[in-house]
Amino acid sequence: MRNLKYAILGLVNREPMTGYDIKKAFDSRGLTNFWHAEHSQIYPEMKKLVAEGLVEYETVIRGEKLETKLYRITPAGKKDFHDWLRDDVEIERTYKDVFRLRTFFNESLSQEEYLKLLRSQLMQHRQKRDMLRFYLETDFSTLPRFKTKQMGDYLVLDGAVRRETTYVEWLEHCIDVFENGTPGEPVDLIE
Amino acid sequence: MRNLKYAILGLVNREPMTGYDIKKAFDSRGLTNFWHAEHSQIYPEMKKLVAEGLVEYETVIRGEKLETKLYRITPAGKKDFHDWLRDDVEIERTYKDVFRLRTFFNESLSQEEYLKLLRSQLMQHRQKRDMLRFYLETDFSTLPRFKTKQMGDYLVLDGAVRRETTYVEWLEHCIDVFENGTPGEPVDLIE
DNA sequence: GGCAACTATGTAAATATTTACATGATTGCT
DNA sequence: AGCAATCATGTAAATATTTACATAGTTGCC
Repeated sequence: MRNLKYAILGLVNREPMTGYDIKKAFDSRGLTNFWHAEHSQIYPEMKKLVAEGLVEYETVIRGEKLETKLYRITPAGKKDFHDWLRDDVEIERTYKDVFRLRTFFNESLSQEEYLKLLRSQLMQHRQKRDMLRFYLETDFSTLPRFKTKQMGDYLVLDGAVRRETTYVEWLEHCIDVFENGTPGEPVDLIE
Repeated sequence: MRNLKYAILGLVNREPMTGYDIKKAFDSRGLTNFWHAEHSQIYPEMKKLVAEGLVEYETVIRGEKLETKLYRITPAGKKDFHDWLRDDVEIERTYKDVFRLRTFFNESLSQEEYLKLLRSQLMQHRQKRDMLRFYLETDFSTLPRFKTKQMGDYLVLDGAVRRETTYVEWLEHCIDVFENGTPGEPVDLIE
């Protein structure tokens, strides 16, 4: 799949970066919502990309003697990245989610135990949703222009807000079902 | 993490199953939306679970001589699974999504090229949403009872419908932005 | 009886990801 | 000057996942 490869190429295509910068990008507000990698995966991948001729680097000294590698995409890298980006692909059959897996098996818990989990998840997802909304409102009070990286940042952040909002609504629905039964549908609350 | 372990334990906890049955469960309408594994991952994991004393099996002959292994959860397996299920956990920081990654980098495509990708994704996600909605309506016209596996099936299917519905809305928003700019926000359409 | 689709189980190899081990420089603060 | 937080880069080992290789029986249909 080489998704990490293209995530990195895309970043380095935006501007020259060190491995550390790439790691920070994967930890950042925007990107971390839909992609992530540890530095132990990044540094070996950088070596691979250099070997493949898709990026090159110059060693830059920071301060007195700290050597850092500033990676830059090559024309071959640009082409490879662009081909990947333009490729029309099938949607993913599975978006893995451990909490949904737990929910699938909730029958093995008492209602109270499962409600406790639901409420904890709800609290966390609400917090995340609010945080993402705040980012969206502060950073993108006006719509960014096309052909800028801000446009990509905006669209995925907007998507993250929608995703979290819906996750919260789903959790609220689960809690509602377990607390009250669904409106209009009388539910047998006794086992 | 051992998520596969617990996914399998959860399934075998519902009822005794063969490795093939487990594979089919991971391919099924409900589960495949939020978890999946290939048989090459399942069979070795079954061996491991047997070695750990969490499941046991009896060999069942199907037809004349086809040997199948029917796995059954042990009391130790039930305990391990139940402990995992009850555990309160942090929400995932990243829900990986390759199309969102592409969107993050859309600046490197022309508007037409990216719109083509958006429309293709939209078509596929609409189709999936409609399919999931159909399953939900046909299988769960009335709310299932608590403490049944149907309740888990219902909740995750409902969650999948919500997730796809929101994905469709997000794609429509992206298309809207690229075709018309956001309502009320005049957008510079010339690069 | 032949054939296709499906049932059934495994291993091997490659790739992807996480967690732990390991080291050292820089910056800003007190 | 000392300290903490951050910058910076790497490897090792374990775990997770995908793709390919490999084999064989069963069921239903024509």
